Amino acid sequence: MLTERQLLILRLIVDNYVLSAEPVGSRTVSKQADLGLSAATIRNEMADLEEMGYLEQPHASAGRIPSQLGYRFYVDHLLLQGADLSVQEIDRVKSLFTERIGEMERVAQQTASFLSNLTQYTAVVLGPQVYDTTLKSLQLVPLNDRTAVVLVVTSTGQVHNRTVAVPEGLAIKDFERMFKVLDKKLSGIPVYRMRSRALEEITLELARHMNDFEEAMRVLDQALSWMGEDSEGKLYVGGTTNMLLQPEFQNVQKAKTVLAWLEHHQDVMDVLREDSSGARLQVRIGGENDVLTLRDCSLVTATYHVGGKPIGVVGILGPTRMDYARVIPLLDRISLGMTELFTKFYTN
Amino acid sequence: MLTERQLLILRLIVDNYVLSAEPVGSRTVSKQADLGLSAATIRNEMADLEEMGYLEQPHASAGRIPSQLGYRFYVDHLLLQGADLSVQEIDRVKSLFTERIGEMERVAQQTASFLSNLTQYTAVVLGPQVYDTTLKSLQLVPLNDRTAVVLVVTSTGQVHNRTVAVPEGLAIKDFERMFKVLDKKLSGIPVYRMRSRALEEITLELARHMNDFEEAMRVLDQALSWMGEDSEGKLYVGGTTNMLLQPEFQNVQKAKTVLAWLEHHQDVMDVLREDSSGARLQVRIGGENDVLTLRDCSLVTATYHVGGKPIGVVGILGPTRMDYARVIPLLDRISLGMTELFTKFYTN
DNA sequence: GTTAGCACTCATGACTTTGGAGTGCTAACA
DNA sequence: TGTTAGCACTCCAAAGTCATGAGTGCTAAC
Repeated sequence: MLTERQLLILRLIVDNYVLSAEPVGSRTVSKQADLGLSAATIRNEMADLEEMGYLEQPHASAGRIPSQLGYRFYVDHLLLQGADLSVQEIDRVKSLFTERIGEMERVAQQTASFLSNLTQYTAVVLGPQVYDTTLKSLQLVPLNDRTAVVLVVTSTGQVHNRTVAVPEGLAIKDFERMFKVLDKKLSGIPVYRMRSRALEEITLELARHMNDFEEAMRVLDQALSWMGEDSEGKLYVGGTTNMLLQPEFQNVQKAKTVLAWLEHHQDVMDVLREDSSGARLQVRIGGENDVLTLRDCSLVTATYHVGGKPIGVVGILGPTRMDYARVIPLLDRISLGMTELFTKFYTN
Repeated sequence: MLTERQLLILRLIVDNYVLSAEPVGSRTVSKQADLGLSAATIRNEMADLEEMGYLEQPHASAGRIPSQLGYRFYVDHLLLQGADLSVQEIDRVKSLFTERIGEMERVAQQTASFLSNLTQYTAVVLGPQVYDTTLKSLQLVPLNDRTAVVLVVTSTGQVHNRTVAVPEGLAIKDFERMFKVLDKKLSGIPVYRMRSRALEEITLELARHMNDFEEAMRVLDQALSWMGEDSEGKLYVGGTTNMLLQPEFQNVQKAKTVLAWLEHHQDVMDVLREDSSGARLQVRIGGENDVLTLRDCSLVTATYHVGGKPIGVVGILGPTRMDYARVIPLLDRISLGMTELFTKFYTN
């Protein structure tokens, strides 16, 4: 168990190191601590804290830096009391969500930009992914004799579209009729069942009315093939290059690893969806990340919800030496704002 | 005027430097040149080439590297003869475009990825932007009592959507009716006139039939406010981090400048649209770029067309020491492929 | 329990040395 | 007149040396 004094010292060291990125020496702590203690005393305490695993030394004659365990302790026990944003920041967060609703895409992208600007870290937003989505509208809009756009609108307002070429020898009129029928028949069914149901319906209803039935099936199938692709949600990244601001990423090789990882959206989304604890807010520090690439990073994420179900994630990626005291309450508020916005939006 | 021998030497130096990123010495050239010349002779020629401005020396006792003028000469005069891709590469390019057409978005994104993979540089694709686009379909799909999706389909198959909240005290049914009327009235008009025409029509036709007319106008205007935004085309970037592979960007500060620039899509698009020469293929070497950020970069771009009009740009961004001999024919073929694809697509 | 004092450690930056790659010039050669 | 061998010279880069200072751990005194 740590004494009150040790808690204070640990907190000071983390705070200082987060700010300066330089190992913190006993003198520095001694000067800042309110309790009038000499550097020597602090040194003793620091040695103890190191022994307990909360601190480490880059080399023998340097100051101390927080270990992974140290950050963990800081986040779990030293942050609770009264960490929150400034009034000004709270206002900015609020104004982010009071603007008119546009495309959902835009909200996610704007949030990512906002977060990265405010924090100087990299922000990731996993776009809203709604499971019990149903079909609102399925249409074919012909462009000319050979091509047409297939439109799918879901109950959550997401729009998917795909351009298809109508095969030779198949009248686009027939095709259009087919979609009209499908639209009526399928309206209201869950999106994930759409593809199979569509094929069923066609087989039942339309087979005899159309020649070139096989071809039509193929095109329809292709038009709906996006299902399960980005219906899983999309990723929005903001401030990628902020990573390069951090002194720990001044080494190009190191920076490249992380930046390249961020380019692989699928991998990033997988990580964001990982949910070890089930908590709304998650902090993954350094090696706590499963992905090797993130060994030197910390990832703070918060889920946002609709009707109690998590539908997306918003997160901040930065060096292990991250300003948790700012990032955590920020993400907390942002995710609440997103929850509010999307709830207003998706539920009637 | 350059002698045959000088041409050969210049070419060799560029080729070598492009490959190795190290200043090329006289010995290296002497060994590679077919003409059995000693290093001393080469040295004389190199001194002449330097005097003429085609080469420069990083410092007194180093080899030579091509100057900006040197690259320019190389691109303009030494590249013409028979530079082309390998059969294998040509096949890969072809297969890129023979796949089924999906969303246009996907084509652009895939092309960017493909190019960056193949070249190890950064690829940019300015998505198809069609000027004489007309309106195919304008619809309102209600999601519930308060929200709805506005859908716009253009003659080129682009789909724009925007979710709007229907203001209190306004029946969504009325709104729906309004869009039905608009769809009929506006179908076929150029997209850029849509917004104003829509407002006109409403004023004429619907004003008396609806209460809360003002409110409806406001929402409609907001729903169509994307016009002129991404109707200008979108930017797709591939292989951003490839920039970090280049030895000239091992300095994080330098790398950050370029990477951050790439994050500002609007700026990038502006540069891509700049068209000094009017040629289909453009090579901008180092300082030839107007943007200061690109002082140490070269940008090779090619436009793709539909019906003779340029509708988009595909480009490669890399260090000045770029493998022009590969990049130029590659972009040439790619842009032809895009032209073909989109022509097949947009014209009947 | 706290602190002053001191010897010790080690990264960092300035300076020097050394090796080697590459040049320019000169003189000899075809 | 063009080409080449030879040589002195330049200058970067890597390795080595050294002084500095920040910070520590330990001990002994308060």
